[in-house]
Amino acid sequence: MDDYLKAIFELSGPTGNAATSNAIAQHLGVSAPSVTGMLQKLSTAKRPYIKYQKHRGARLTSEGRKRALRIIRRHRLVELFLCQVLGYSWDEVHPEAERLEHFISEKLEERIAQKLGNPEFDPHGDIIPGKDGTLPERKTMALAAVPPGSSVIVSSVSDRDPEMLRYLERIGLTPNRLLAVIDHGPFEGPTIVRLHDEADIRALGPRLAAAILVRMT
Amino acid sequence: MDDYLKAIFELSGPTGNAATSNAIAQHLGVSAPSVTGMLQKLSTAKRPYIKYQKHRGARLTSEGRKRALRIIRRHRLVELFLCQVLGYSWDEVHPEAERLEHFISEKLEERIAQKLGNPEFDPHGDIIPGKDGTLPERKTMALAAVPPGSSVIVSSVSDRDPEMLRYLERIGLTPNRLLAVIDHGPFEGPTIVRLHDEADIRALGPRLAAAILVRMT
DNA sequence: ATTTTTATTTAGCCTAGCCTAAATTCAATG
DNA sequence: CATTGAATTTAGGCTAGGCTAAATAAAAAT
Repeated sequence: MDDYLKAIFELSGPTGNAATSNAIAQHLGVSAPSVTGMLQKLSTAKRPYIKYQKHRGARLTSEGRKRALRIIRRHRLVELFLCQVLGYSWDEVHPEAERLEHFISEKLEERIAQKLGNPEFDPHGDIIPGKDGTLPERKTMALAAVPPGSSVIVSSVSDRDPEMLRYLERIGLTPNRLLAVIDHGPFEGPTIVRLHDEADIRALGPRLAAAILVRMT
Repeated sequence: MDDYLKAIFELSGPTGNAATSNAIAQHLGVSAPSVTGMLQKLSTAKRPYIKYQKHRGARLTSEGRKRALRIIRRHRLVELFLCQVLGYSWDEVHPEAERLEHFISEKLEERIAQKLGNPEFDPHGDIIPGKDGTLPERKTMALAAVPPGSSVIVSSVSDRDPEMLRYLERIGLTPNRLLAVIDHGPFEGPTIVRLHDEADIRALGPRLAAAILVRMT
């Protein structure tokens, strides 16, 4: 159930769009009927976590948003904890956090945050929501959408593909890195960038350029 | 399911008795029919974890024992980790570990053990089983069963009752503590002990005296 | 405006575990 | 040895969440 709330949150984007059944199904790797069933359940509780209209997708209520952010907070705290305290690398932490996020008590969440010094960002550059369910906004955009000629800073990278993460680390494309966008090739062509302080330019495939979020300098 | 294996292990004692349905039900806080159902399932798998005869209780197969020890290892590692790394006190760790033990990956287990320096004992003095499913034996007995006049060392204390743990800590009755057993009162009367290095004697109720395991000096 | 395609929902079924009530078997006592 | 009582098992049902196959609604294309 928490997975559904998280998925809806992630699919809704900053504007709070409705998340469609299919999108949720794909995001979670379950069948579409499973999604419909869960959306119906989530929306018909006494204090419903989502608002749902047939064929029109689901959006979180403020209850639901709070709960989703709680889980996301735990996920990101666990990721950082695994890196900083237990020597995990940033490509190993996602599946572990994905499991553990559901079983972290409030007390444990608190102790982990404290041990880490109430951190703001997880290893992939994502903001860790606050205990109170707040999530500071940053205006970011996908690297793929940046106009050529811009200079940008890497905000965060998707944590879901370990191989991608290993590649990004190898080429030094990590959060807070400065980057000049030179061009985008046509037909889903590569995005051409130059890392600050490096002479060479690099061509990044469209899946990479979509998974990297940046902000203007 | 893992909870059942653990329960059977804990109820079987060092001699590997059969654990009865009722005992398991009580240990786990579930109904007796739930236990029967699970025992039937566990015993009829391809590689069964237990051997089960109707009305005669269940004993672990070597598969089952290995699996139980694996969970117990994780439980105890987590308990120690929470104490040493996250500042938990020994009376807080049990419920947390009880939940988390089921979701610790092999990798995480390994990293935790490493971080702790491959420890031998958990915060309550229990031996942490090895990665390979071995559990060194110690000949211990309940404090309640020690002949008066003996000197003993506290081996371990039950981790299940937080209030009891706080009391024990307050009176200094912790693992490795030396203790002289003076007498046992009749009719479930108190066990009278004197802590080494202390002048006063102490009377311990029967629940306490049963929850404390000791070894001869 | 109708047809076709795609997205979504309904219907019906499955597994894991849990429950209560009723039946049965073991054990202990008269 | 028969009977009572305790322990255990069977029967039947519940919830959470998952699935496939079939039906329907929305969107796209003729």
